[in-house]
Amino acid sequence: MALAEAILVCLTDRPMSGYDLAKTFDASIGFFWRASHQQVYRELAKLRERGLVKSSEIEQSGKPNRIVHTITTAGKNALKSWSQKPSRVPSVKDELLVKLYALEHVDIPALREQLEVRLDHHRAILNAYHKIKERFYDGKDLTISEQGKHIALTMGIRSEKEMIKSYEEALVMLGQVGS
Amino acid sequence: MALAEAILVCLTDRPMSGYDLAKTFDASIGFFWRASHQQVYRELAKLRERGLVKSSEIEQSGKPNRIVHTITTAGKNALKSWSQKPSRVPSVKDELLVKLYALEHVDIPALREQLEVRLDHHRAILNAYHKIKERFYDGKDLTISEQGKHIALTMGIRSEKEMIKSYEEALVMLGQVGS
DNA sequence: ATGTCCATGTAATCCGTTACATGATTAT
DNA sequence: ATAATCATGTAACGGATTACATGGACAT
Repeated sequence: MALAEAILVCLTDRPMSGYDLAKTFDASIGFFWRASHQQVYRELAKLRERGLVKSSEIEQSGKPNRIVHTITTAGKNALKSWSQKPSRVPSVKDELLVKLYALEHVDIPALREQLEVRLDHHRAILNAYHKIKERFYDGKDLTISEQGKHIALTMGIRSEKEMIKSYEEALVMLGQVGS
Repeated sequence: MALAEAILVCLTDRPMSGYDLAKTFDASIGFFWRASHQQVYRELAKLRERGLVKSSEIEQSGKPNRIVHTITTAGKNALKSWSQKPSRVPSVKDELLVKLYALEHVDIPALREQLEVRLDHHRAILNAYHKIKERFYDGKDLTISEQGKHIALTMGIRSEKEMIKSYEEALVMLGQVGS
């Protein structure tokens, strides 16, 4: 289980509230590991029990109080030892590919439309990645931490580009089906 | 949830036992949707309750009896209407990318090794895909059903190739870190 | 008025993984 | 002998998703 570690990674950057973390899992680190706010809150409670983070409430006027979580030394050690364990291969689960695989039994116009939707999705992500790359990484002197993020981002860009080509090709091939 | 539908897709090809299905989810359709034998058995029980498959026991001597599942007309209709619903974007969860993202806090030699392991994994899959493509699809006249499988396989090949390049590039970039 | 953002969580259900369990046949 | 294959499942646990729940601030 790597949600715990992904949260710890975020907290190495700065102390954050559950809300901040939830937003982060919807962007930056969320490009590599998705999690909802419910998951984040539940996992934070467990991390606190295990002593890997400590939490303190900050008074706010006009807004609900923030509960801010900080990574502990034990938390940093946990991260290091997690990094030495083998990483699981992400398990493949893609309905669209199953539909293509089952071509004879599906509604082909509906499938084409789903492929277009998927294409738009990946184009939007690619665009977002490019902007982040230009803004934060291109032509800059990078710290080790930034170099890691840069490598991950570069891999993301490559994979998005390729998925776009791949869906475009699928649409072309679908156009030739039956002819 | 698409495990139910993935099972139905398999059963459009021919009636199968839970065991046969489990093996199928470890190969062919498993390239696009992974499932363990436990999941398959549990899901089959649900499909039977919903009337989407019917099951009949076949006597065998010397081996346990086979319980063979057949897709019903209701099952085929369920497949068609599923095919018209939007497909979810697979949710990204890759520990290796999280580790790269957290480069400053990880053990870099251990990470390099994990990248190598991942590379080998994708090379093996690419190899398997190529063999299936040559054996069943290249230079043949394909039915619609085969064309669908061919498109899915072509997408799989493209994505594996790209992942391989991507991990190779990551290793090169990792080699330059700190320098 | 309506909606979005900030900020926190609980509850129920479902899905996925790991482990347990059995037992004969066939190949090395 | 040992391991793999065929063939079926149950049980426990943990992770993920969906829905429910509250409530003020601020913008349109």
